[in-house]
Amino acid sequence: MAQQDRPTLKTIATIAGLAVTTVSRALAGAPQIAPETRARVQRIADEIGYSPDRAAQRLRTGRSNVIALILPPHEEILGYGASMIRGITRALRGTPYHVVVMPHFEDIPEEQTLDKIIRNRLADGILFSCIRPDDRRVKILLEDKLPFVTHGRTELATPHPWVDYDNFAFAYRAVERLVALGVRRPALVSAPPAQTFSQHLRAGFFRACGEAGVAGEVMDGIDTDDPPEAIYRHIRARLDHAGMPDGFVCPGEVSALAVNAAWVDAGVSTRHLVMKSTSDIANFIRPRFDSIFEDLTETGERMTTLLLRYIAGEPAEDLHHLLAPPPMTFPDDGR
Amino acid sequence: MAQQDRPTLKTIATIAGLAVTTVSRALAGAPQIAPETRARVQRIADEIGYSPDRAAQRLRTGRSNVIALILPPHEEILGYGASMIRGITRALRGTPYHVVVMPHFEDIPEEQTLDKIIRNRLADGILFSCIRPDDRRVKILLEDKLPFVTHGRTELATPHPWVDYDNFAFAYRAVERLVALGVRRPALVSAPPAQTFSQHLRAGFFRACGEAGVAGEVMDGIDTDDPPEAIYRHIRARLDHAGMPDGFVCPGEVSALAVNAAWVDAGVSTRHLVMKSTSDIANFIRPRFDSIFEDLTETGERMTTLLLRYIAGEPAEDLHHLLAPPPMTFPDDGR
DNA sequence: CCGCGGATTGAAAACGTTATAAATGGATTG
DNA sequence: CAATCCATTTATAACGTTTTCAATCCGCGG
Repeated sequence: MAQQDRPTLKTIATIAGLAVTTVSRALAGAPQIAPETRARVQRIADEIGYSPDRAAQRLRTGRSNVIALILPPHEEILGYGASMIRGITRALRGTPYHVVVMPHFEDIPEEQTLDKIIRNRLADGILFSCIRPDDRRVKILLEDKLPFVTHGRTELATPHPWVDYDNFAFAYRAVERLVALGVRRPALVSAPPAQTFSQHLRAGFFRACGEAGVAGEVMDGIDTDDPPEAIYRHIRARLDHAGMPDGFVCPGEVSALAVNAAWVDAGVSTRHLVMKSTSDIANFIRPRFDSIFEDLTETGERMTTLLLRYIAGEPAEDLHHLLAPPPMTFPDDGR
Repeated sequence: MAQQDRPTLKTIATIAGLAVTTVSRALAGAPQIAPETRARVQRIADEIGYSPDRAAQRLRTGRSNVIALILPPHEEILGYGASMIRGITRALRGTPYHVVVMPHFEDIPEEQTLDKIIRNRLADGILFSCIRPDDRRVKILLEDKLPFVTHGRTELATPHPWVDYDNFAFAYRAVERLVALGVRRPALVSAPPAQTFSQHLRAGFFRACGEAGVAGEVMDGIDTDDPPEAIYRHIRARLDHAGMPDGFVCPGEVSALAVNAAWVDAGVSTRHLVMKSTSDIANFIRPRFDSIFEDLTETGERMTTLLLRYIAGEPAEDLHHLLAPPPMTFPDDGR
């Protein structure tokens, strides 16, 4: 019943006594249509609640009005998917675009997921993360001229749109803070080494260590992609050895919790830690630790805005954004 | 370039020397096609990498092959969106369905979001949560005969497909455990009272309290939809008054962290708490607390399976599933 | 009075698919 | 042998748009 009476261009055309073509043009705001006609058509359309059929538009124009978000197979960052989606949809409000989410399954090569999207033109643009310096997916998309924005940077010569968090600054300031608290042997919980931002973290970490004249250590062997259980065990074991770190830089709340648990269970009493936080749970971890926020919703929103501009034809050179870490949140703040 | 050579039915028809209709039928597995022809067509299709155009199919058949997931405006449950999506896409593998995510924005009435989906036939089925006993959205969808599955139960007479977690059992067992630990004044952090599952929590909570002969208390005035900050303050204030609770039941990790922070900051030393956990961070909170797991990925997967069966025509009466809480995880487990 | 240009509108085709109805051909039957 | 039937294939028409090209109307200058 709701089926038949769905208004189409023909419905409007009949009511207005015009041709379908004219109605289509009027609604598209074509210049050749008499202003008065345009207004009348628009009024009728609003009245009967017309909205264009996506399938027909897509079939005719080849544009799908769909943005694909490719999610990493496991969620190492707390609320990553949800925050990004919130940002994306916020940027997409008022546009005809929809978001479809396609997680990258571990058992099929990542190129295959992309191939499907490209070959079947499932989306007008793609957003994805976990970027590597020499990312194959980026190369593929550049070749196939399918618009995309990455969350993270590559080291490729061809420019492409990206949004990234300044992880160098994060790690640098985290170490600065730790040193100020008296830490002499800071340690960094590693991010997945294959990903570009992991290098940024290390660079910032070691730069600050060097400048402060302290010996920094990266917890190799585990990274934030590993289950918290593994991180916990690795750190717990490390704490039993000589020269144990007396301060930690954690790229996420989960690793921070794991480090703290290891500390508690090892009976270490004075502990200093700076974590990156992506939700508001950081303030409720006890003991309190310092944290620097990364706004993933804003990330998603910016990525989407850039993507729309890229789709609209702006050159890739101008389309990137490095998000600066906000001031650190100290435990002694407020409350 | 990848544009022109995209194979269509016509491509196959030309190669095979058949009519487009025949090819379409052959691929659809119609019985009237000669088995040999069917095989040949299939082979050609595979060879040239044919896959049907979604837009054309959708235009012709009216089916969109899209499942819409409506996300609540804020994420009170850790990783809710991401877990659900993982489950949904897992169930959708191998089917032609895509997931589009449409968050429910707070500034527009929830019916409007649904209306858009219904009127424009944006999806063949809908998944949504935050269900109320007398949920208007459910009524609308029942009326419009658009297939859907809810995450949570209503109290409506007309049956509809749903998946839910047994929150009664969760709260009941949580109190049981607390009492066994010596708690005499258990408190429940409230879930949003308007939602059905909040009643289930309360019922389970008070049933167990009654049977154990202890006086339970519900933290009214705040609920898990409130920012953790608010929960913290409320509990913190409560702890300064007489007859303070000596044990808490928390419907999520976030509220558990808030309660613990309040305890720590109030200088309370013996603390007992049972939380519902939806991620693996529960094990890394210190001090360790008991937790009962809710598998949101499985929830998403089951909801999707039910939805597909509903779309396929199975009666709503048979399509629901109550997920039983797994055994409790005790702090002294393993490690 | 005719033709012309500008301003509007319209007819027809196409996008790739599926549903309906009809055609083809060979074998079976009266 | 003509009529009938079954098995298989095909032509055609939609679905709702947008685009290309043509038509119409009008006033105006030649």
